Amino acid sequence: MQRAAERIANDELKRSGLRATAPRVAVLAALIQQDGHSSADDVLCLAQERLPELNRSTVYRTLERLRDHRIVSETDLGDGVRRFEMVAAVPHHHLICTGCGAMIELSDSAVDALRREIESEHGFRSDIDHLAIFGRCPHCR
Amino acid sequence: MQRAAERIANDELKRSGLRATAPRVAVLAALIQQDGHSSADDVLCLAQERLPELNRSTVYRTLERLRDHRIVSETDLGDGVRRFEMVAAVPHHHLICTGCGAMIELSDSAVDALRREIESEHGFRSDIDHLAIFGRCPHCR
DNA sequence: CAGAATCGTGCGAATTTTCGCAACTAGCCA
DNA sequence: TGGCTAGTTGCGAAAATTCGCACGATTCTG
Repeated sequence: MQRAAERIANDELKRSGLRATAPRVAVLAALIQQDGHSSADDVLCLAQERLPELNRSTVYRTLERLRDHRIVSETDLGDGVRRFEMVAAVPHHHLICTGCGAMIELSDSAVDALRREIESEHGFRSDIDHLAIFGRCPHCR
Repeated sequence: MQRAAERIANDELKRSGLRATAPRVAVLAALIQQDGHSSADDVLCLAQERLPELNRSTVYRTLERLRDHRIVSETDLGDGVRRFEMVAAVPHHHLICTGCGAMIELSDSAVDALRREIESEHGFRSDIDHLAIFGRCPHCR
């Protein structure tokens, strides 16, 4: 399983023109294996099983790099910890209720209208991969 | 000038049903005076001129509280520091270019369509006061 | 292939943000 | 009044994140 994740990670890095160094493969493979909203610490722990000398700073730097290349998305879900995950084939977003904490999945189509409007209005190509929108769900109004 | 800011801060707090304690007034007044994207540290420094014993934790807690009550908005502009400011009468948003760092102002009308779609689709009332959208400006494509 | 320039990393320190706790306050109710 | 309760704060420590630096690796150039 780790092997498969590492191979995918390797391919993904090269496809984006990044050097597939051991730390990067380990970080991205961990992210693939965890397959959810991982914290930097989650990533560090898992990746260190493969690469014990891996440093925390490197994890942060790598995640930042991967984010810039849009391989992973970064989201603040409102607990004071940032979360990272692979950019999904079909992007999705979250509505987070500040009352009860419920998390509702939001499809990308609604967001896509905004994306297009920004493009035609400002010529700006926006990278909205994984939005976290806070507010109130129907029950907590 | 501080006096005016303090009075406004006081009113704003009471209007939202929050206790208008000295630390809160100082924090909010500082935010009003700085009138831009202030970091927590900016706020602390200015507020301490009036209330020297004010603690850093209190600033963070107060900003969080004010955010929850939608008196201030919190935005991550991409330098690793969060920024806070009063929620404007007319909300606005920013397009931030990851190439050159340019910041383009985005009116709320585009975002409002998304807000309405989310409301009708999910019955979710979203608090999108001050979005920071990253991407590429026309020059940096 | 040598040398130069760039990139990536570990390390440790600095900075930013959160947390737990004990003391203090304000409001409430008997 | 007097005490109960919830809310707020300062303090210090912990946790999360960023930064500067020096070293080694990779790429580039001629």
